[in-house]
Amino acid sequence: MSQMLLIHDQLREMILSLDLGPGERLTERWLEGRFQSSRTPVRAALARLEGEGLVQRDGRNWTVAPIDLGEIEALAEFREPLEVTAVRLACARAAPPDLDAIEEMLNACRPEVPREEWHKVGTDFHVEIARLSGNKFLVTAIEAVMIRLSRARWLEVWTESSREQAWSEHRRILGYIRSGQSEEAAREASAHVRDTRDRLLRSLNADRRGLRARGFAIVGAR
Amino acid sequence: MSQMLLIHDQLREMILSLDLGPGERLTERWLEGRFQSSRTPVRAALARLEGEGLVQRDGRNWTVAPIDLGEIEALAEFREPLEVTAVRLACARAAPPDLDAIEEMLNACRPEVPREEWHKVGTDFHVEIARLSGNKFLVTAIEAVMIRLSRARWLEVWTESSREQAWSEHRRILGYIRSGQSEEAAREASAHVRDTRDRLLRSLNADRRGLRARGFAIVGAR
DNA sequence: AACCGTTCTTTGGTATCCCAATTCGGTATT
DNA sequence: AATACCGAATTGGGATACCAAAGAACGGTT
Repeated sequence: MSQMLLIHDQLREMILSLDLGPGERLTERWLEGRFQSSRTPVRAALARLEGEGLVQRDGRNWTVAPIDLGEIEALAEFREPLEVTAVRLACARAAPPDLDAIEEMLNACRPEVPREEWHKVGTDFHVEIARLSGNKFLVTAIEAVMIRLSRARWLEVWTESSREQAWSEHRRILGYIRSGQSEEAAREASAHVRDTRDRLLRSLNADRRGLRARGFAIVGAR
Repeated sequence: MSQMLLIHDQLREMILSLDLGPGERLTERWLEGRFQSSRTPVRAALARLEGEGLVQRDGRNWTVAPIDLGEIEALAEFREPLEVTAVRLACARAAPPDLDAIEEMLNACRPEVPREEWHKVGTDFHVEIARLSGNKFLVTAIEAVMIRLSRARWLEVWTESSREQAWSEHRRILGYIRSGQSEEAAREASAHVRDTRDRLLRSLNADRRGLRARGFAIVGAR
């Protein structure tokens, strides 16, 4: 695998795991030292991450993208029709074995499994549904959305009840797809997107002070 | 402006205007000569264009993305909910002066204006409506879709009647937004996306042989 | 002590160089 | 004549060198 992709993946992991704080300054030369490489692949990786919205230019400098509450609202607004469309198409095109695989994924999340696993499955569920739609643009767009939401979802305080609610929504969506009830599936997906938005914003607003104290740039209204 | 952006814009123009044929091979070293620069900004520009879907990797090589009929179908499927959402939000958020500006844009397209202008306005109409939605992700996504459709739209044979149909659909959408009839606007936007898809596919299929003869890679079913 | 200007450092942008891998020709062998 | 094999040339990936501009540090002036 090329260095560029290695650096891209590692740097993305560092950003998503908040190893690099939102708003933090990045210099190409620090990264070149950090990854024991030259600036060429570092630059290529930064260009990609910029496209994914995880890194941005601040004047001539690079910074880790801040967590933006306004962006989370906008993302939900953007995401809702995408999820609805994906779910509708999946109803028409998905085969039962595909649905079994996704259900298995959900079932693997028992209370004792680590948080990372829950986080990953919570992302993959939506991407895999999109994949069943058979439309690559839906897949790419939903992947992009989930990446942009990833840090907020990571910071979210998962109570037993919120966790339970998210998973039961996932299961309901899957159930409706399985029985081909596309309108019900669409309504449920739509509600799930809004619920998720509300949970994220509530949680981030509650912790805002503490997160700022950790040096994280949290911007946006409300 | 940085060289990278200059190269990016020029190369994009060359691709969209079919100056570089779909499927054509690109080498970094040819581009470096063509733009009198070094490979560094050429590479950055290629990376961007890859993200926009205008250039792709073919093994280790770069090629101009072929025109893919399957992709045009998938784009329409993806685009429809986006346009519908943009139009609905625009109904709620747009101010009359904004709508006047867009209408003026449409009016500027009289039969005698050059084809380039029609092409540009046909793109900008959708982007500007998206802008009125106030959601930057919708704007970006619709821009991306229009860029990917651009060459197909350029190759389309614009008959007087098809041109007239597209513009009257645009005007109807705008009219419904102006009067706040969001459901009618949404239905109209939805129909417009499907009409456009059908026109593009019909036209490309009819010319397929001729386009292939010009050395253009046209791929995809039907 | 505050402010301005100069200088020196740091940074990203660009050019160039090197390398490994792949491709394409040509040649020799069957 | 077909094919297998070897080498030269080309290509993209990476490393390094150089530059100009932005910024910080410092010193001198008021």
